[in-house]
Amino acid sequence: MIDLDDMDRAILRRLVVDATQGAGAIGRKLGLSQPATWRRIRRLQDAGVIKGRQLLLDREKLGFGVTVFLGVKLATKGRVSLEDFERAVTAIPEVQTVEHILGLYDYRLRVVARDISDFERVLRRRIMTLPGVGDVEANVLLTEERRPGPIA
Amino acid sequence: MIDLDDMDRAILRRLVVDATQGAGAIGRKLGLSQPATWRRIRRLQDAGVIKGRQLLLDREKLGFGVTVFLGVKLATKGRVSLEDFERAVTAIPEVQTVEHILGLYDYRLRVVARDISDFERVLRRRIMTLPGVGDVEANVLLTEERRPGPIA
DNA sequence: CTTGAAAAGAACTGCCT
DNA sequence: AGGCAGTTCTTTTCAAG
Repeated sequence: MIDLDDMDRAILRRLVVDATQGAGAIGRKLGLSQPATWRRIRRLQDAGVIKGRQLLLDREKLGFGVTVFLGVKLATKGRVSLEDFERAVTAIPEVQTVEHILGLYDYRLRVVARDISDFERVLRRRIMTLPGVGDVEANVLLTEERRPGPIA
Repeated sequence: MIDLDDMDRAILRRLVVDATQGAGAIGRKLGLSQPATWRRIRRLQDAGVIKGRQLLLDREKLGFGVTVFLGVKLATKGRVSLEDFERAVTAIPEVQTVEHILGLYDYRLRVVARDISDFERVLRRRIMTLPGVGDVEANVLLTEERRPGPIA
């Protein structure tokens, strides 16, 4: 865990909203010179606080109008079966996120599909055939809002 | 829905993995000139296929070691109560994602906290006091893997 | 930390195939 | 559609205060 000052936090707050901005643009808004801002961003990257920059895609415009969250309970939960499940599930292209969780279900999967019948195909041929799958619960995504989250 | 050719898809596939790369770097790998690649990326942005670039933060290194998914069932589900709930929940800084879903629960929230006792504070003072909240289910995140997802 | 300057690269434009 | 050449802007690095 790295300690950041207020300026680092201000930079992160700006960058989280729009990672397109460079050091120059952010520095101007915060009253900091371009090189100083650049060095701080560089430091945050080297420290691993900034893990990378991700492209946000509009899946609907790509023809994937359906997003479903699946809660998956494993029938057998040894170390091997967790690894087997994870290896198999990450090989399914329609699976966008694999979350190992603690609670009623063991895994939470974010699955995208072209439409409901395409989703049924993925569910029956890909998900239900995964090694060790027990109960499965599905939630269809209606709307989603992402927020910056806390920096400090 | 926009129709893309194989070159557009190849560009997106590269960009989704690492949005840091510019048009020049991607074009070189695909045997396309910098202006041609740039024009394609520009087109994808204008078409809305590319919604933006998001900074990926390591929440643990920022001191937020606990991520919890909450399934929230509303007690009353009129149009007004959905809007009231959404307005109130998006004002909580610890809430990173608000997903309106169809299924056993009405909403899924991604909540980050410093530790479990900090999470309890957020749950008791922020979440449970939200307007219209009924049942709440919690899942603690253990590990997470994000995949590029399908482009075509 | 700052400024200034130089080098490299990326973004953007116009023209031509 | 793609490539080439050129301009402008930003990024990145350096030196120096």
